[in-house]
Amino acid sequence: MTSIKDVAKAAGVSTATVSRVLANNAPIKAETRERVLKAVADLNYRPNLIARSLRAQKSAKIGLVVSDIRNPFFTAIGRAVEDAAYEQGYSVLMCNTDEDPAKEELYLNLLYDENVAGVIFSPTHQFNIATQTYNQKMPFVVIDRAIESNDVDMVLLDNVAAAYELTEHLINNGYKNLAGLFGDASTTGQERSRGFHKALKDHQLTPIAAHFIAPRIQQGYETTMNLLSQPNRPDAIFTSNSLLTAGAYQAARDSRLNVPTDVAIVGFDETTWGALVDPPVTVIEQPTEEIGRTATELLFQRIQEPSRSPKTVILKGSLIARGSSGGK
Amino acid sequence: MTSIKDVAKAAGVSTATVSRVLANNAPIKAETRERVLKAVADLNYRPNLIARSLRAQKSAKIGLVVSDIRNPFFTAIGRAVEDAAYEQGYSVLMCNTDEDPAKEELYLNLLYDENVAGVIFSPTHQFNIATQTYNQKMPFVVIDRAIESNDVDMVLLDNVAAAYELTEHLINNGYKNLAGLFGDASTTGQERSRGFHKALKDHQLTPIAAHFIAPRIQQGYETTMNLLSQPNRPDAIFTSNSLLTAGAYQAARDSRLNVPTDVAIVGFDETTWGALVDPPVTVIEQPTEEIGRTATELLFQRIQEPSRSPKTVILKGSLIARGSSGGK
DNA sequence: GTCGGTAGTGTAAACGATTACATTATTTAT
DNA sequence: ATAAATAATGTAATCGTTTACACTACCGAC
Repeated sequence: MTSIKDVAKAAGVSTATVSRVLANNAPIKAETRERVLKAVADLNYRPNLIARSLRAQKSAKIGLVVSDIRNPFFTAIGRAVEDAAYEQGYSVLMCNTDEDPAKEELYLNLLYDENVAGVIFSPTHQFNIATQTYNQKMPFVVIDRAIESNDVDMVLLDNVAAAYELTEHLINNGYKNLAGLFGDASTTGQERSRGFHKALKDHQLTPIAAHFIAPRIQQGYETTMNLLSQPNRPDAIFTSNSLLTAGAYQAARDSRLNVPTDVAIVGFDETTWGALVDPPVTVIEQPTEEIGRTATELLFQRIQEPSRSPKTVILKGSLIARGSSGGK
Repeated sequence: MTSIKDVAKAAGVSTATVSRVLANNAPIKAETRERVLKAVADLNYRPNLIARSLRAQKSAKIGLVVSDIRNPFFTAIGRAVEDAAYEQGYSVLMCNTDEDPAKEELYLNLLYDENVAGVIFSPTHQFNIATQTYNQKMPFVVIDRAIESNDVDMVLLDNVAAAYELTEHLINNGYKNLAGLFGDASTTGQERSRGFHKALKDHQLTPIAAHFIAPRIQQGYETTMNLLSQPNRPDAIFTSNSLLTAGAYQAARDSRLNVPTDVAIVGFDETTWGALVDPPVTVIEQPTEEIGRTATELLFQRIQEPSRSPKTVILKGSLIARGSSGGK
């Protein structure tokens, strides 16, 4: 492998000079610079990132820790983060926790050991910032799920407001017997549940049911099947994430009920299939691109100025009203 | 930061001994081992992976380079690779090329510079193994898209056979005027096109149309809209990937044609929405889990034995016949 | 003309591990 | 009892960079 020594020799300078030319962080005579750059090009030299990282105690990598990359929401976030990082010359290490706190800790440690410049992550329910040893050592930005701490940057959705809007949309369209399905793995489910209940209360309605379940298609399907086979079945199903939405939608279909006249289905997150099914499904769309970008920008800000006071950015979801809640 | 020196001091041994205990690669007296492990635990020591990687010239990371993580096929692969790597104590660096050869090269270089143990990737159309400088230096396994080289490990689908089966399924169900939409960004599109044409020929049929287009929902939509508005419109649309399928499906809907009696829609890759739309869509399902696992295993084999003769594993897709091709 | 400042470069010490080589202690073989 | 082998550990070189410190050369100010 060609190292900085080879370049130095070829250019007739010291390794320090080569390093300075490449890092651009010191005055160098123009003529020397050219000689060095020529040697770099001739030898096709690329600096060893590992050595650089060891010496400089930092790297041009950031970590992204999410619960499941197969969830389209996180996929979109991942893509946005990667693009934003790429523009700054950073690359992204992506990790799945599976909502498992042990895996989460393992990956956070790993990222720390890898000398990442910072981490963007959506914590599991059990994550406790206080018990973590690295919390002071590694800049990070929390996304999607609030944690109880006011000295960490966060990028969140206004979940209560979004759920309120979605619920009110149902009510306005004539639905009165609502049931809610909420993911039990994160704070977002809880917040969305709050907005759901608040909207109902404000309209003098009581929910038929509200279940906290594992955020899986299968769970959404089974719970909805149960709900729809009861004598006092709901006329609208509110779901708090796209996997539950898919399950609920399938259940409505399999129950041979008409959507939206027999039962409405609404949920969170725009997906490939949301507009493709018939009727298309009403959702709150999260600004994934913006969430990813903002998180990345906040992270870079914190990396540059670690003492900056923490910011929480709250973004708004937007209601995409479609056929699945079109009224009776 | 606590380093190996601190541990050595605390345990009253040399750094070499600590390293040996941790790497488990030399005889150590049981009593010494315990002292060291106690010191490690007391100090909460974790080895610095960067330093280890620099010295040992290798790391416990593998790279995964795909064209777009938002494609559910690659997401599933990514997840499978990550799980398989995790079991071996490896972590995964995931990169998007966007089908851009420049980005592809950049990432391959980056991974090389990061000292990854190996790379799994789906090459862009333009990728030329011969021009790459690292081809000998870094083990890799190609997935999804064949390249013309017989000294590299590959995990592929039998695309011709799968496309043949899917096409024949259409023919058997009474469709005679088929049109094909194929992705133009990879060899898979070409291979699937071959199977498509072969099946038609074997049944004495000629295709209405066969288009190579960008593998995007939008392109699939537009092309299908065009096809369906022609006087001699096809009675079946064959698509070579799930994004095209989504576009075609939407177009059929918007053309106010009945699926499957007016027009059948079939494609590749099982998705969340495939079973959710009405009628559900007939697809060839790829064994993503198996592809990811196999690729990871091949990679580990090659890492351990770089001179092993290369293997190409060809997996079979399985036809999931559903309503969208149910006959006229 | 001397002094202080800065531009331009080199020397060598880090960074934190692994490991070749050297050394001593302990078995085992004869 | 002694040589040979092996176990157990230490010393120091090494991986490829960055960077603190030292040095020279030149410039402008007094």
